[in-house]
Amino acid sequence: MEEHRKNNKWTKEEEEALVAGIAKYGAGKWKKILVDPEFAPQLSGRDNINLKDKWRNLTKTQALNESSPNNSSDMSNESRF
Amino acid sequence: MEEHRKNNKWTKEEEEALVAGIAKYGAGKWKKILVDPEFAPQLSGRDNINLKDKWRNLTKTQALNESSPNNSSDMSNESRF
DNA sequence: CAGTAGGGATAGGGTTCA
DNA sequence: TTGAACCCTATCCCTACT
Repeated sequence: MEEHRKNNKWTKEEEEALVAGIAKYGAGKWKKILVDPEFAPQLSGRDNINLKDKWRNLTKTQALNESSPNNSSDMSNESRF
Repeated sequence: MEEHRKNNKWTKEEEEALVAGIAKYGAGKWKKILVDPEFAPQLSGRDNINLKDKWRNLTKTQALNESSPNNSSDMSNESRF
């Protein structure tokens, strides 16, 4: 059987552990964050490459939101059809 | 000028090249199929995303009428330099 | 060899059109 | 409404560089 190796979505807990780890060691110190007993439990299913990729995603997404002067882009719409 | 590049329907030749490519490399190896000189000519107007989307549509439709045993695709790829 | 940065590729959800 | 084709992007893979 083919197991799903992809589509391993990040949980809120994992993301918060990553952010906390970056606050402690700085972005780029992925291995240090990963082995720190303060964050290791939450990030047990991730490796340093995963941390790097997730942080790239977070900063890219936030950069778009921050630089957008128009905040009227409200996606909380339920209009489906 | 109405250059509608959308709804570029798949021809029988393209679809057969895709299926043959999957038989050779396995589903998910879209780029490898695309650059293989055996299939590249038939798929010159497509990219790897197109291949992935077409295969999804094909399997999704056929899943409703699935009654054939799947083939044994062995992909134990452990290439490391 | 271990770790990181960046580009490339894939999977799945969403959107559009006939 | 449904299905085929296309778009968006989070996640994963590959490789050069240090």
